[in-house]
Amino acid sequence: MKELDPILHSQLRLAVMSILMNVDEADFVYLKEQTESTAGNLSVQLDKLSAAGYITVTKGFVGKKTRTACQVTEQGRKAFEEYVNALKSYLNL
Amino acid sequence: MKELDPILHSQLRLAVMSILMNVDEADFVYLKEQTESTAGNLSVQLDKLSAAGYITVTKGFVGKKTRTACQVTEQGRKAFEEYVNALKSYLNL
DNA sequence: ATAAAGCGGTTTATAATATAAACCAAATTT
DNA sequence: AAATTTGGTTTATATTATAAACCGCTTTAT
Repeated sequence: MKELDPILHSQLRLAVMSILMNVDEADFVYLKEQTESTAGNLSVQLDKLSAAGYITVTKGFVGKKTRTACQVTEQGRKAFEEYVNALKSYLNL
Repeated sequence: MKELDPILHSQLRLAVMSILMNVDEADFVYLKEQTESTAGNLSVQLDKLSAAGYITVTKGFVGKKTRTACQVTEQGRKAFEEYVNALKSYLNL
């Protein structure tokens, strides 16, 4: 049985990646809304994805307000696809 | 975003369920081989699946040796299918 | 017959993970 | 200018996964 990448095998991290796979970039507030997570949890999980090299996190400003934008990296994209493949063998899809 | 049933969202428990979905029944030793898990871990995870009502665990004998057989329940089957559906929304399958 | 090794597990301790609660600085509203 | 909101981070706690230690029984070797 294939291993399931533990970085992706987490509900919130998977949800974030799932969004980022379809959307070019998304900011903290948007991800929080879509995933219905708490800010703290999201912050931690974004760090992990970032530390794994699966996403980049860019802090900037919109007017006077901070804005944290996230994008999936090529490495993240690949990892996501491999995760999907591994899962398929469990789910018989 | 749909919730992912935490009982199934665990590599080893998912692997076990995946096997049981295709096989009518499987015993402890077989599951241990197929999943390449340690006996302790498998024992704990079978208990959780059983406590959740997703599998039944039947202890018997083959000759003088004990044999622990597992089968997926109707409830387990349903939960597995719902889990697959929920996951699909994350993976865009 | 007895000690040692193996089989089929369970229980318990530990490490890792996920999650929420508490907190913080800057901006906005009252 | 005090209170509230926004956009987060840090830290503490609960949950989970995992492995290590153990247990009773059986088989094998001495």
